[in-house]
Amino acid sequence: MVESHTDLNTVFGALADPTRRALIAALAEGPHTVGELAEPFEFTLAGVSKHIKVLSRAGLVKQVRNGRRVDCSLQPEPLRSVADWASRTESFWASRLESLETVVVERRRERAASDPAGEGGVS
Amino acid sequence: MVESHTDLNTVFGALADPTRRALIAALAEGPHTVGELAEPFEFTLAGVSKHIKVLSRAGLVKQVRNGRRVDCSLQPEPLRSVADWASRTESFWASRLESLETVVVERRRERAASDPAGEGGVS
DNA sequence: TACTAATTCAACCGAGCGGTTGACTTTTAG
DNA sequence: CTAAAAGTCAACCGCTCGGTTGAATTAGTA
Repeated sequence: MVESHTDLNTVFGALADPTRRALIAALAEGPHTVGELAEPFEFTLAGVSKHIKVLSRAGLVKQVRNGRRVDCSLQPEPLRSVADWASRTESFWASRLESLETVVVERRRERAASDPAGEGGVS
Repeated sequence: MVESHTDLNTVFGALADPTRRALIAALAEGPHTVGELAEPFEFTLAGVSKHIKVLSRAGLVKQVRNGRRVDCSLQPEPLRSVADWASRTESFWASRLESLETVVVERRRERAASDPAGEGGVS
């Protein structure tokens, strides 16, 4: 658990970028240096370095200097926080039917709304 | 599953904002109108409306017009995509020890790196 | 010692974001 | 019919983001 809300902001933010998710995916296979991580991309090294810094700040990556290079390794806890938040939210939603009635009423309201207009969805 | 990568971008992006996560939390209890959702915040209605639009675009919320108001309801699929991605990535990472050796070597490299310098973490 | 490799830093750029305001549309109420 | 309610839209503001370039730092190497 632990999930301070401030962290969730930066973790979700960090994961909102495809390059950064790709870096995470690469690191899921094991540690890599910044240079190794940068190779697959056409970005500059500095660019990738900045991405890694974002991941570090979000606690998703640990960077430890090793000679003139820096080894990066995945830190899985924030991933668990994200998965937890999402699935807790989803299962809370799923249990919103304290009574079966709830869902029936929701459905009815929905239909009542979209029927006269002729369709679902908002302008 | 289904998770088109493009979607993950917008979903993670949508969830990176605390106001938007709060809206999701509110909607997890059941449908609400835009006005109802806006009440708890000190933002303008237009501001909240924009947030909801972001959630809609990410597929997290369905808006259906009902008279002069708009009913918003949570759509749980993207939450599952997020939870799936995070936990799949994490468990792939957890299985990176094809051999026990792997982890031992990783640890050794880490220690070798941080020992002479005197600590872990990068400048 | 001087040179090169690996990485970060600082400054900069254009684009997008979060938020406000004010006009506008549509629906309900008097 | 007129007026108010509920939302959205468009324009705008300041700030952060993703990315580049070029200089600076740090560590191996000849």
